[in-house]
Amino acid sequence: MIGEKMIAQVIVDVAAKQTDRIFEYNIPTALTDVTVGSRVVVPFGRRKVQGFVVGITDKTEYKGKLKDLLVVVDEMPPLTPELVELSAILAKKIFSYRITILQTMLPRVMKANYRKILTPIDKATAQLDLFSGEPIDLDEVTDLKKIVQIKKLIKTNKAKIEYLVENKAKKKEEFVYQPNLGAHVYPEIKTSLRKNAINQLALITDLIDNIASYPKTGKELQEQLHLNSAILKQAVEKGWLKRTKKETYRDPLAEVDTKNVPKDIVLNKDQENALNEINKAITAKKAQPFLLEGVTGSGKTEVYLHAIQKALASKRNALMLVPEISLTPQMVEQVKARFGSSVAVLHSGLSTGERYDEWRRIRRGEAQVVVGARSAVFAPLQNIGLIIIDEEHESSYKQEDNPRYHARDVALLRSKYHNCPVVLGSATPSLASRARAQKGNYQLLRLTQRANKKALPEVKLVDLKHVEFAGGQFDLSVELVDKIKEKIAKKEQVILLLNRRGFANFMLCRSCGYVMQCPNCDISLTMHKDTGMMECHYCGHKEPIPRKCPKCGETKIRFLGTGTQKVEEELKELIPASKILRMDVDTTRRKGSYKKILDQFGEGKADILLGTQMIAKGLDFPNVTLVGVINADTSLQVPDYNASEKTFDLLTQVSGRAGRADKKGEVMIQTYNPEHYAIQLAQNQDYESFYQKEMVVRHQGNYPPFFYTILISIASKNEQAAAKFAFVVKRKLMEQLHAPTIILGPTPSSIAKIKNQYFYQILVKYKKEDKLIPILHELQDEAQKIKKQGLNVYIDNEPERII
DNA sequence: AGCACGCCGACT
DNA sequence: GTCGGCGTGCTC
Repeated sequence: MIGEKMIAQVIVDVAAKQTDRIFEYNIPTALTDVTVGSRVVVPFGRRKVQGFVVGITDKTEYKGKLKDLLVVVDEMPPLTPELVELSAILAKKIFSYRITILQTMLPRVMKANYRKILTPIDKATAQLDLFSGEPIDLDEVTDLKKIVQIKKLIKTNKAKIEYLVENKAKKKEEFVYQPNLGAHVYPEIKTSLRKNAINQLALITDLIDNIASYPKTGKELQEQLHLNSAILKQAVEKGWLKRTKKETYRDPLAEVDTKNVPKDIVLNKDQENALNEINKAITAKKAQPFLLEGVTGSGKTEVYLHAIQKALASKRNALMLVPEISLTPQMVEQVKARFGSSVAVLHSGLSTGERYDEWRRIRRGEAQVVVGARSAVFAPLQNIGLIIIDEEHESSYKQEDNPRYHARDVALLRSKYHNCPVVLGSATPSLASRARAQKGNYQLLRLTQRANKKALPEVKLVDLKHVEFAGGQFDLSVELVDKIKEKIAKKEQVILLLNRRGFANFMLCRSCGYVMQCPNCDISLTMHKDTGMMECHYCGHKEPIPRKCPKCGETKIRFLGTGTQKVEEELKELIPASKILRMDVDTTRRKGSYKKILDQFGEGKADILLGTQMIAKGLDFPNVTLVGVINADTSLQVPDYNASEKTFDLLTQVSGRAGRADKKGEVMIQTYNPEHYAIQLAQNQDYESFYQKEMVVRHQGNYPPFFYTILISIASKNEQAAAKFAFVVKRKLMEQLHAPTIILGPTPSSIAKIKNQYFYQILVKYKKEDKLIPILHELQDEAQKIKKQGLNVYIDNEPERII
């Protein structure tokens, strides 16, 4: 190829329908390291933008004159050819721009910063007060007079705009020192030193005695020899030491304690069988999806860890996804204890710097095992031999905003590329996955016994329609309160679930019936007693708690709909001696507070852990013998087709928190719907019956997994405009799609207004519809045009939530 | 998405 | 006459 003109195909960093395609550039001969996956800077119109090379070619269809690539940003291309290819496949599937997907594959710091700088052309201009010696950042100029002046300068050709592309990513570097002279020279230096040069003496002595331990970092030298940086600087100047820069990594696992984790656990028969099947697929390099269905406590994690071991033993790497919420130190410790420094962790708790460093370790092949939340599915791991998705039913694997990808789908695509198995694990698999296992698309593996041989906890339903309440409120039954007291007396611990934060759900005036609403959203304001505010959980609007009705002025106002804060207060009154930890979004907002609360509970510093659904998953506290669900109905009342599934999952998962060690566990579920099948079957932890029953319901309702779904949302501040355009879209769909396809809506979404925008939705349910994808891409085209009129269109392929 | 070009109404 | 409002079209 030498001597031939090479051309780079680039996806530019301009997220728009019109620019969502390849632009071609000449590769100047000076740039030798341009390959597929390179991050580059290119001229684009008048500007410079970042872009990614997705192809290299030697011929072009382009009629104009190609421009040259300007810069290759990184020494190593950040994207692998696999990820470049994956971005193209995904873009078509999820109605997202390719550049948006490429950017989500990379750490946030790799997104470019753009600046416009005004620079004077002649000396006289440079002397103007405006510049005061410095170039001007045009994005920061707000003074109108200055803007006028600047425009004039540009027009008269006295100043010009320079477009800059900045790289935010900063590598952490430290200084490394090594001997600069032969070993025999240092004793000579030692004798020539003045007696009071204690620090220099210490350094030279160390160089004589421990020369083999060099090179040392500045930090090490300073700590070991109690030196300061001035001494090191001198030593370099005198030629004793040579100083170089070395890149280091910020290590998020530095504090993780790995001592107390058991390393070798004997698998039971079920686990052994499952592992064998997975291992076979690893060895055979087969892109086989497995559904690992196992009751809570059946030891799925052990199977994962053994399978990872197998992958590593076969000289291949492993990727393990867990829901953000269960990416607890407990979990990380387990993995780290097995695989040590070959583990990299990616999750939202890391600082951007830590995240970047972990990511680079993976990219360079320095990590063999990656554990992370949703976005870790894009980890630049090569030679993957195994992908694990724990708690595969979790809806957090679906990203709720653009790009709306599902980590499970991405994992399946990657497994095909790498020819490796995917293990989807859950106690309550998603109906979609379970159905695929039924059809034989996935291989079903079952763990039927709890690893510790303990019986599942006994679950009791408390029918709130016929029950005596404690303490004059209508939240806690006497039965539940008595049980809590009994456990506390035995020095055992209790977990209480209430899937609603705040103090009270809404404020009602008994005099005029007024309910206090959010001015921006179509939803009632939640009362937060601790902050003294009425808060909107959708847009964050806050206002003080009223003392009288804002409408009629009467003081007969009531706060209804119990949240975690209120239950906390009631419990303190009913069981004054109890110590309660509350865990919800409000108490875990600060970094590290999540871990802090769990640590306190684990150390037995509290009797009751009261929280929203974030306490339902994955927690493992041996002393917890009672789990109470204060209201099982909250998640049933959601108007989503999968409300039953979510309820069943939540109840089953939270029940699994009870009795994880030697002590027997008990669960009490309070509900107004004790006859509902999701609740009944959760009582028996009977996933199989739930699956059968729910499949019938879904079949009757023409819902997934029998139909594919696409949700089109149209939002605008102008309600009529949103509704009108929604009907236009519907008409278009009706004209072009054929009979078995079902088009529902448009209807206002169940919360019709969020952040001052009205939402109208159309749900398309289809089995086979070739035209749909092109039609939706057309719609996306149109969406961009009408965006200026304040109309937003969102397309969600396989939505998890239909609000 | 930006940015420029161009066309039209409203001002020094 | 010029300024600046926004609609339209292009970026290798």
